[in-house]
Amino acid sequence: MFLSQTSRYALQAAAFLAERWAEERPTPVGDIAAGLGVPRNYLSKILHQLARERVLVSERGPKGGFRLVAAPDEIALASVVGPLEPAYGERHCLLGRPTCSDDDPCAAHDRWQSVSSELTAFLESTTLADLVRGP
Amino acid sequence: MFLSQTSRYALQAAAFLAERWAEERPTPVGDIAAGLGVPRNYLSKILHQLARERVLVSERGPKGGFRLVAAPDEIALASVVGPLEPAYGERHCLLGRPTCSDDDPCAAHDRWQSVSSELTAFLESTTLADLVRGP
DNA sequence: GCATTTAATCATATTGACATGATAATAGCA
DNA sequence: TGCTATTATCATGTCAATATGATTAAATGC
Repeated sequence: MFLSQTSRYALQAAAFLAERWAEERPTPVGDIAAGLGVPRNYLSKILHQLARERVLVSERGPKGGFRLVAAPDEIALASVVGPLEPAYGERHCLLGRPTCSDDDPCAAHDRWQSVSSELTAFLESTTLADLVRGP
Repeated sequence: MFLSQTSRYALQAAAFLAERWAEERPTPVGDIAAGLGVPRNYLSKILHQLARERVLVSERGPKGGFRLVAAPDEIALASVVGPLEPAYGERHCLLGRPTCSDDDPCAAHDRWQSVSSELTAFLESTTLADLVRGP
């Protein structure tokens, strides 16, 4: 009910790369896909997209692969999910009512905004490092 | 990014019926669809499903239509959305990680649970009456 | 009984998310 | 130079969500 499969794969892969941040070599898609048990070619397309969005860096050829563009604690979940969720950041009415905006709110609008902005805050303030560190 | 189109239609229709709770006659799908500007036959299928789930009551024939099964302030958003969202109520890991459960949580698990349960609380505690009453 | 109004159901189309497989481009290395 | 490992791209397939249109069943009023 919340994130698409695509976004979940992306977050898992990003967390996987976060664990390998220290390595000199980038990690090939094959390793990530095998490590996570997700479809290889599909993941490849997702990672490519994240590379275009400057969340990852890709290198071709032997010894190539993907790495994070910055340290895990500098990459928020929102930067991974944002490019993959078409509606990310759109302020909607929960009901998708065209007439329900901040100007002309339904009675539940404020309560929903408050829940909704907690969600946003979670994605903005949680980083890939938080997905990795043990408790 | 949060509710499906189907659920949004359902909530809009339920709010529409909440406004008509006082009327003696049930409201035909056609009136609801026209009032909301949503596809009639598709809405019909959704309302039928909500009737099977005992959220609405349907009556056939002339003067037929749909009405709420109870007063608007007795119907939580969760009872409308629940039957329409296959994954509603499933406790997941945000990432869909098979290995990330309450027993063996990733580091962000608790923070996510807290956001996630606020969402649930919102849907459980907000009623159709809250979608109607002016501020 | 018959016509009308409505929900219920059936058949089908469209679209985008998810996924697979094959090929092209690039980089390293012998 | 040519071989190989890798990403990048292309073509295609599957399936569920969304949507449309037609038909059937039930209730009402004449």
